[in-house]
Amino acid sequence: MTVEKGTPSGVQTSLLRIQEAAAEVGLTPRSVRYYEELGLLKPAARSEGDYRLYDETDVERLKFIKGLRDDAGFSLGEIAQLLEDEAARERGHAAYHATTDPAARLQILTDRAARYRHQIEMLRGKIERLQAMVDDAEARLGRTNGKIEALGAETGEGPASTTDLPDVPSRPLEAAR
Amino acid sequence: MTVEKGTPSGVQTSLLRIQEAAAEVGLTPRSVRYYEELGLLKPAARSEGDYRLYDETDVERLKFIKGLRDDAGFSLGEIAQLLEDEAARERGHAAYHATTDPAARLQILTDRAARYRHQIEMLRGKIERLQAMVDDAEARLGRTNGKIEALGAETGEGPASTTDLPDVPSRPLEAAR
DNA sequence: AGTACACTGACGTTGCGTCAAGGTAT
DNA sequence: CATACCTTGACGCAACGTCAGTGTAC
Repeated sequence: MTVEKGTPSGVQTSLLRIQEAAAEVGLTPRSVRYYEELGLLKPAARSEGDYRLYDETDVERLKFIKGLRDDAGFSLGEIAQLLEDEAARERGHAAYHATTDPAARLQILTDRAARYRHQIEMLRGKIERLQAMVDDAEARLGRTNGKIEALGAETGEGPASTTDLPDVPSRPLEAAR
Repeated sequence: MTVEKGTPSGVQTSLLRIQEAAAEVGLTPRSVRYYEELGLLKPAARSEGDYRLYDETDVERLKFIKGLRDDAGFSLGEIAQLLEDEAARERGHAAYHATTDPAARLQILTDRAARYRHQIEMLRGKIERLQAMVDDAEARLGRTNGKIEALGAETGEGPASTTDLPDVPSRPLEAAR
């Protein structure tokens, strides 16, 4: 849902101070400042007295961040990566239509592709970490089953199944590269 | 589900080392050691080489802790309180049946009541904190609505509802003491 | 005798909470 | 001029992750 920035149409964008914006999303002002510190968002404006002022798109962005954090369980560092990619994608989108020079367009497209690869890397990284945990557990299970069998062979005979789980499945199919 | 300790019946309680026990619950060894550091659980035994050895009741306890942490959102400190209370309750239960002295039984019962009050305090504390956040939000909403109305009175007339939410409800009924 | 796992410190990191000392809006 | 909010540091804390150096089990 590509968050568009700016208020091109004459919508009355009432600006919120930090506590109001934070409360609307279910965060604290401290968290919102921290997100800014990490580069996750910048307020749409600052008041004369340097108060942070947030518009509706900022609030949407905060909701998006909270969703990634709470629902998807991403770390703020990972969210920063995703948002950078998103921002770059939007800038690229605008730049693409601002020119008709094929070389410039190609450059934009290759950058875009690079970002896609980057996102894929991130996601695959997560998958790998999870898979590593699975592998770990399977390895322990295998060794444990080995011990159980050894113990069973010692103490008597009887082909009781060691667990109610299916045997350790074959390795996941080689991932396409 | 009162977790009973010990293995009175001759069940073959296979002891698990820390990584095995942790994996079974979906935790890391580091977390399990940290929980021990905080006094949340002690392994059923130590091996000759001082390896921590966990039995089935330990694993249940770890699952219980993880549930309180992930599902209920309690802090580890709060969980420690609840587990202490639980442990005391079990000891009290045993002690109660170990005697028929009415004075001793009364003591046990009053202790139990004290712990119940303690738990109620904890839960009410949580409720209060949450209610305080709600109140805060309502206060901000009220002030904001005030500004909106003031702004509306200035710039023209039209009784447009300020929000789609019902008016700030009356204070929650006085809590029974 | 190698390898995988365990132990005890100890320091590092994340995601904030909280306080201090001051400025601002009404 | 009071008070409720804002600002920028700065320190603190919870819940671990991650070494280092060493011992243990098979």
